Parts: sequence; C-alpha cells; structure tokens
Amino acid sequence: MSPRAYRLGQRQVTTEQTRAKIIEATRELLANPEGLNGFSIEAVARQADVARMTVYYQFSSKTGLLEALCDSLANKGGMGQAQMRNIFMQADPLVGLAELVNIFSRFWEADRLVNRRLRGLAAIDPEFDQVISSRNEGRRKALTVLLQRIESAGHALAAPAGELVNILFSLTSFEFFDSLAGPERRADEVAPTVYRLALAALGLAGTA
Amino acid sequence: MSPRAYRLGQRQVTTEQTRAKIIEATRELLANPEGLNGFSIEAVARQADVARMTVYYQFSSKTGLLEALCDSLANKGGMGQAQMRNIFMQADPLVGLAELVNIFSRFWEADRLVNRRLRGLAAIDPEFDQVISSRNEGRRKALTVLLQRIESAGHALAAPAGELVNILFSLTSFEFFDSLAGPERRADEVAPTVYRLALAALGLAGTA
DNA sequence: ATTTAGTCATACAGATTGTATGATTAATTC
DNA sequence: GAATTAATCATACAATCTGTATGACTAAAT
Repeated sequence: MSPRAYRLGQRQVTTEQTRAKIIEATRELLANPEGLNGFSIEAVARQADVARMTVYYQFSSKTGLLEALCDSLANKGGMGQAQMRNIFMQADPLVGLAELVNIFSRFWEADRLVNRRLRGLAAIDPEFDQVISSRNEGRRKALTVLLQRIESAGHALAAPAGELVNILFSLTSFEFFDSLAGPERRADEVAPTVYRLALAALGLAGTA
Repeated sequence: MSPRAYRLGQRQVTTEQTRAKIIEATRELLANPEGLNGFSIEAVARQADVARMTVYYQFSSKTGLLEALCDSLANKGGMGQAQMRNIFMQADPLVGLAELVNIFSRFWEADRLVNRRLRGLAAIDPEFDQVISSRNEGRRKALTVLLQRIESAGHALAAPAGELVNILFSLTSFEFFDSLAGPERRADEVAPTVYRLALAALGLAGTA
C-alpha cells in the first residue's frame, strides 16, 4: 500500500543527460537561421534522438521546455552568482555599471540567435513572456542597487532614480544590444557604446 | 482566344473593402492580449466573415497578409510622405531629429501590441523579418540625412557618422520605445527621453 | 524478487497549413 | 441581353503538429 522509499541515485544522472540532450536539441533548432518553421516538439525529439513522449514527460509543455532552455543558457553564461558578485565587488559603482554592461553584452552575444528567437516567442505568447520578464528582473534589481550606490557616492542624478533605472534597463536589454550590434559588431565594441549612453543618461557624461 | 479587355472598375471598390476587412481582422487578432495561440488564417477569415480561400486568394500567404498589415499601419499612421516631409522642412536639423523622435514614438504607441507581435513574428521567421527590416530602412535613411545636415550645420560629431546613425537607429527603434515606455508611460513622456539620449550620443548634451 | 521511475510505442481527436478543384455571383464587355 | 471575367465561396485532401491517454519495456533501487 504505502509506497516504498526510493532514491533516484544513479538514475538521476541518466535523467539529467536526457534532459540536457533535449535542451541542447532545442537550442540547436532555435539557432537555425532558416527560422522556426521547422520547430516543434516532434522536431526536438528527433534532434535529441528521443521519443516525443519523453519530452512531454520531462518538460510538460513547450513553455516548460523553453523555460528550461533559458535556465540552461543562464547557467552556461555563468549568470547565476559569480558574475553578479563581480559587479558589486567594485568599490566604484560606476565601474560596477561598466562591468554589468560588459557581462550582459557578452551574454547576449553568446547565443544571440537563440535569444532573438526566445524573445520573439515571448512577444507572441504571454505565458512564456512571463518567463522572460522574470529573468529580466534580476538585471533591473542590480541596476536599482547600483544606482543607489552611485547616488550615495555623491553623484547628482539627472532624473528621478526610478526613471533612470528604467532607462538603464532598456539600454542594457537584449533588444538594444541586438539592434546596436547589427550584423557586424562584437560585444566588446558594443559595450563601450552602451556604457557611454548610460553615463549620459545619468548626466555623468565626462565623469569617468 | 485572345482575352477580352476587362477593367475592374466598380469591382475594385468591393475588393478593396474585402482586403481592408481581412487586414483589420488580422490587426484585431494580433492585438489580442491573450497571445497568438488563436491566430491562424482560419481565425482571420472567421473574424473578417470571409471564406478562408478568400484570404489566400488576396494575400497568397501568411507573410503576404502580414506585409499588407504593415503597409496598412504605416498608411494609417501617415508615415508615407506628409510626416517625413515635416522632418526635413525644419531649418534646424536638431529640431528635425526631435520631430522624427516624436513621430515615431507616436507611431509605435498607436498599435503597440500589434507592433510587438509583428516584431515577434519577424524574430521567428526570416522571410517576414525581411519585410520588417525593409520597413525600417526608411528611418535609417532619414537619420543618415539628418546627421549629414547636423554636421553641415557646424556641430562636431562625437563619433564616425556611420556609428552614430546606428546608435540613433537603435534609440528610435520600436523595441527601445517599447522597453522604455513600460506598462505606464505614454509617447509624449518617452520621446523627450529618447531625444535627450540621442543628443548625448551625438555629444551635444547641453546644446539645445 | 519486487517495486519504481524513466523511456518508448502507439493511438486518438482536434487544429492548421497549403493546395486543388469547381460552383456561384456580380460586374464588365460586346 | 448574352458572353466573359474576376472575386468569392464550398469542399476536399494530404501533411503536420498538439495534447492526452494507455500500456509495455528497461534498468536502477529496494
């Protein structure tokens, strides 16, 4: 009657491999320059060499699958803790801001096409949009803290802090990076431009 | 044998009405806050009270339909000639730039949700992305001309013109507007911010 | 040896797509 | 008025995808 105690143990390793295979297959399909016409759970399963039912079993829905991909990208990009810490370790919050811009520029660049697709899907599907939005909140939070420190450091701000957070948030968005980078520019060319605009927005054009 | 000469005449009016009905139905469906799950050619036909085959007959494909919608939005927003002329009529090219920012801010705001969906679809489908990209080229061209005039007017530019065009292009994009406006702000609050950033990018922060 | 979780195979109803074929309707031409 | 033409509609079709359900099979854990 009562279910027997059962630890996954070694099996969890295998399961994780399966999940990783599926997520990677999803990433590959989203990175297809031909677009997402061929993108379907069925195609993901084929690409991952897995039964379609396994995809559903592991991720429940398309949204669940894409959400897992987002997490995977964030982990791969080291977005969890290490990088964030580096932003706030800086004594000068403006250096921290520059660091944030650099980190995100590189992050957006790493899987640029995939990011573009994901945001495209988010623009179409409110359910998945929630996923993307909540992922963005971390950046907004970080910017809020940085801005407080910048103000504390004695810099007079050119506008209400809430307004400025909003501007910095938009300047450091994937969409802005993607547009600014165009077909040619790399992250290390774009990041300085974004940082310059950010300083200008703060009214600190010639400060650094 | 030889086909008889045939002018559409009065029939063209009816046809145009049909096309308009279908485009409007498309617009309404794209504006659905619930997302595009329910969006299909079939749904468009139902909404327009028209047979599905008529949609195909008039627009060939989904891309053709969306392209027609883009044109419709541009016409509705008066994007054709009148507004553009207003930008270049200004004696001071910086005023022209401010005008451009205003015009596009209002334009993006007018059908904001629809624009978001369209760009989402473009991010997913390279074929349709072409449509959107070519629509954006007008803005880029206008910015290029404005920038030349600004330079001719004796303002020293802070960076190569090509670079600056790129930055202004990104600052005046729908995506940047959409992010900056957030859930609350209106076009007339966003436009001044964008203009300030544009001036800062040009290195003319305190000029106007 | 038995239980459990993960994987797979199959099946199903419902939608959507793009295309094809032909009927119907109304305006245009002769 | 009769013939022609273009637009619209109705129906059908194969192909694909979705989400769900059901059960079999396998390997690890008990």
